[in-house]
Amino acid sequence: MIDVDLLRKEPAKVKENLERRRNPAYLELFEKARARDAEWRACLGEADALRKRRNELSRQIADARSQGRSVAEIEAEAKRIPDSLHEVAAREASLKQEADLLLRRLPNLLDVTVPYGKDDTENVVVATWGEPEKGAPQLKSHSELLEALGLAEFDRAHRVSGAGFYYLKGPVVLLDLALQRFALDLLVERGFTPVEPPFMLRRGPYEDVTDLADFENVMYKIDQEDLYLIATSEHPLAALYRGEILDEDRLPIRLAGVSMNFRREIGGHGVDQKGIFRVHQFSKVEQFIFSRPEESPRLHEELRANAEEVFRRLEIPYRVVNVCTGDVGTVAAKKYDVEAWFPRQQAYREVVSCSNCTDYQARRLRIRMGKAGKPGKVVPHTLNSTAVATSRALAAILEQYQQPDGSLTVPKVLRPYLGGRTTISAPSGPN
RNA sequence: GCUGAGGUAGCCUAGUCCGGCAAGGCGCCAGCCUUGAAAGCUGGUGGCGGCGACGCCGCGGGAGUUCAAAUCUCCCCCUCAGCGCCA
Repeated sequence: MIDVDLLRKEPAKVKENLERRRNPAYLELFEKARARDAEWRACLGEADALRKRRNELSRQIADARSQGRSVAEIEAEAKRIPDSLHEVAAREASLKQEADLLLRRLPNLLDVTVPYGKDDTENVVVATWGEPEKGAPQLKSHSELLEALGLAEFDRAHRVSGAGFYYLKGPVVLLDLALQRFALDLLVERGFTPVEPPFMLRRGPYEDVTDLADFENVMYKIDQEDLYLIATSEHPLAALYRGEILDEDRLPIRLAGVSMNFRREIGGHGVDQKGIFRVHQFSKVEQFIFSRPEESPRLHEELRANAEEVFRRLEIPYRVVNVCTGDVGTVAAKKYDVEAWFPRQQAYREVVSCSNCTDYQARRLRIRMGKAGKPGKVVPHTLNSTAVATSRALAAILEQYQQPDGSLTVPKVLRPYLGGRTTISAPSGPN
């Protein structure tokens, strides 16, 4: 949620910024939000005037009573107030609610360094690393390789849970855990505190950390409970200090979330036919930071550098794109994607999403900065970035490290986590 | 799931029975005092609206009764403790 003060005092700036997102719906929303806010303030004035008169008369009645004077006349006027106040107050409350809802639906203001563009085809490459291999169409797809090596059961998973689910088996499970541990160790070394968060959140907190459309398209709802399965540990990590005042001397707070993530993926691209690239559940190590506002651009680069380091150490070629104005999500002010090279597909595909949410998420969560005993008004910034999503990283590894004989070489940096194992090949016996 | 106790400002607490401007402490800020500091003393310390004087709101949430609700009535939510169940 953006600061309502900006809407009132610098509407031209806000409008100009919203225009960059290239979605006319936002401009409509902006006008409506402004108008409703003005109506609300006018109505609030009316209600306050009535309340003021009521309070005056109430006090007069109390005073008169205590002095034994008659209250009949004052009471006659006082009795007329509740009816009109009731009507005005109801209108005021409903205008307030409408104005709030409109304000909450407005996206974050974009950072000036976000490139102007209409959709993901106009994202700007800002870095590349490694040598993408050209001409490797003879490779197996990651799902074919998983099945050939006896490392996954897709058909059986689809039968019992539906499309978008999988069984992983054997050494690839250890490889998955190795990836998580490798990423986590790297982050701990860099000052992050590992956190295993709740995998479910209540609706209230959840509405504060993401936009409403996600409830329709992304999150799984638990039947009979006010609980949603998390789509990413970013969400419970952001909600960790909901309604609290953060000691500004302790910022930045660096957290490394470790969780399974659940996504319905309704609409959009849906789930992939087979494999683990786009699925309903996956493990992820997530970076999350609460920061002072002035530090967030620097920390955004730090998150990006950490994510790049993960893929550099895995020796997977990648590039980084600065996501353009038409493609940045609602909550982020700026976003980088890291895209790994998939040699069989001959394409870069998204493996990391790294966002600076500025004060948008924290304001919704009613988080402020300050010192003990001295709450401030400043809203801290929140940032998040994938360190490694194992589904995507495994898919990249399965293509990148595939050998001509059909075996899979284990990335060097993961070998210590697998007892020094260097290769995964097809099992000789039945499994 | 059952029973009980709770939810009041950044934090801790009183007020609730019996309706009448939310009291006190801690912390924090400022001033006085002091060579400096501490202590002490004085004042301030939430949200919203208003250019402002100022006003309104705020006691978990909502509805009701009333001129007037932290306080009375009804509904709901949450937390903690004990018990039950459980990897």
